[in-house]
Amino acid sequence: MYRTHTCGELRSDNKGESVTLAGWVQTVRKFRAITFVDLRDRYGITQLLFGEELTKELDMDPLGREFVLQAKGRVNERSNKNPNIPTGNIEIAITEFKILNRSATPPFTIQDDTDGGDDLRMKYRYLDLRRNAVKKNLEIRYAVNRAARNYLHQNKFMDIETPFLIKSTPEGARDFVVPSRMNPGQFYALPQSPQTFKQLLMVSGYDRYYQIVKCFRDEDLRADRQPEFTQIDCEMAFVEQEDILNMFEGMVKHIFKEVKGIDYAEKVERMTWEDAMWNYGNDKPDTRFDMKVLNLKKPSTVYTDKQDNAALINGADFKVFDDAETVLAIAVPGCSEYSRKQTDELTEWVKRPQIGMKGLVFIKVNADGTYKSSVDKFYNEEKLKAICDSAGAKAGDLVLILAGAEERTRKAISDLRMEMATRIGLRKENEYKLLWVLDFPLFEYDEGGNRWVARHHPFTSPKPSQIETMINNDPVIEKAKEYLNHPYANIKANAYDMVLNGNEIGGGSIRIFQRELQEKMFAALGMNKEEQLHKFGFLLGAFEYGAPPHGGIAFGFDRLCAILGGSESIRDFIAFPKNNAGRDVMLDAPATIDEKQFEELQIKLNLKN
RNA sequence: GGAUCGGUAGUUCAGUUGGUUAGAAUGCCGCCCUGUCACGGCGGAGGUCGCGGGUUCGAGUCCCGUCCGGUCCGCCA
Repeated sequence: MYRTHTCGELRSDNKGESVTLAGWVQTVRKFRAITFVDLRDRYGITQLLFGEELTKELDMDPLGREFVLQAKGRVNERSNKNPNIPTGNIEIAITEFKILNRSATPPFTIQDDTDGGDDLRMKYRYLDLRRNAVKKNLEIRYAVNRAARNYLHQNKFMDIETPFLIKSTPEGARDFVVPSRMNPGQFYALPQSPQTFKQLLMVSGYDRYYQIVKCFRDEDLRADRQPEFTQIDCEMAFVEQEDILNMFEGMVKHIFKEVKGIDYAEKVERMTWEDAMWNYGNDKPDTRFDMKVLNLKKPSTVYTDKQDNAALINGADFKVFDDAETVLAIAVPGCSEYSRKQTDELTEWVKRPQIGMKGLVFIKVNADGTYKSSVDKFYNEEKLKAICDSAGAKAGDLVLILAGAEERTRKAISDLRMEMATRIGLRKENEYKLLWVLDFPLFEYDEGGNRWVARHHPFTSPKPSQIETMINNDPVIEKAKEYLNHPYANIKANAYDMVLNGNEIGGGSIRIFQRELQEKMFAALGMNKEEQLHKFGFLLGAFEYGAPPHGGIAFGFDRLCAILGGSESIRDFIAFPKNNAGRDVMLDAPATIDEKQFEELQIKLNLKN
């Protein structure tokens, strides 16, 4: 038997017991006649005491960091207790020990605040995973996994595995492909999600399905995007949107309770996509704080149900606003004291290529009720007051205004809102605010490809009241620029996203379940009958045999774990992640394959450069 | 595909206007230490300044190219 206890469990109650521990050497503190060794395993750290005889033995053959040690001894109450660790009241007086394995000196320290850089940590990920900080993240991941499974199991969901080797259907993201040896010249694709399989399971009568499953997308990466990632993938039959929202709001609340001990009692707020864009410039707003956008001006083609406040800025002969498609403002609390240097710095911030604005207009609402702005030449105090009042600014606030093209400016004001909120501490780490965003547009127009694309995916159903609009209108657009006037631009989907603190953590829809409507959808996306049958014949066929109404949702598991763990990056919540270039630097993958493998696959490389 | 920041000791970093022998911390090695727990004290070793080219009397520092890494835009139904 290698051990009787773990390194995290012995307490004063165990005093006098004879125990054997095994683990890794965290630190050695050696004196002439005694030696302290901190022994570490997954469960904690226990101090070992080596007396004079054994210390002499260690002088002959010293222990190094990360040696694997087995040590037998008696549990003693310490004379000097360490209140910082759970086992700090005891130590093991060692009587015999054995080095089970030696270790080279690790390239970085195995500590919470390691001296290792990201690159090195990834190369030696097996050492990095020994660190408490990373271990905690994986424990959170497992806790979220357990909580989700328990909730779904209690609600009669059934975990059914779906295949990884499937067919490429190049809609949306780029597929990872796998060559087939037995079918030369043919390729499998790895699933971007189990979407069509879970719909087929609904047709088969497995009316509540879930899977915590790997998905694959061959697109460029970010701190929160990996080429292989995990989804909590769910689907239900005989449901409406309301049923899905309630069921999965319940799941996320259950996860909050189990993982964070948080009772999220209130009903999750709901907002239409249009309201989210209008009030926050973003379809995944962080609603932990207010700071809503004031729409001073917008083009007539978008948000046709909304009224802008153009009267507030018109007639001043200010070219920047007059020439802009869109003018948007936010009121930042408590920033009216910003210096020239600070407003200049903010202006530079919005002019960076990532934001891409030409400039920034500001109005300071001074504490004494006066106004000072960068556009005093064009707007008198009365007009400035009217703008600031409409933006909801109070004395001491700073109103920031951006002007430019609709889409870019809306994104920019959203970025600015988030940036300012971060700067003034409104994005509190331990506050969690959920939000449902509803009624997304069914289509988006791809100006480059001159065609409609599905905003969510091509299996999403339109709002029932708009099915007629879809059936009765031809998708073809004469002039690409006029797509906003096309009836399709205003069709809303039975789709929903769950947003947590400004992050999209899940999204789904009520699906199309009638063949006719699904064919119409494919056609709207520019797919002719032949293509439809080639790519999705199996699904259209299944819809012929009694497909029930159904819908579902998928949660980004890695991202949810990262947010609950208080991190922006999902990498430390994945045991073996890829770097920015999609490489596993530990394996040094991807890599070339043997000539023999190329021959078997009958594949020849044709590399450019 | 594009923008931007970085690459100097095993590691994390500093390095002024281009100027003597490139520094600190930590790790590593040696000696000392019986109550440490980020142990402490003394000493030591450790460098192709990512790589290639250029400017210069002289380059870690300036210029060009290239490779690697971080972040972002495009992309991610």
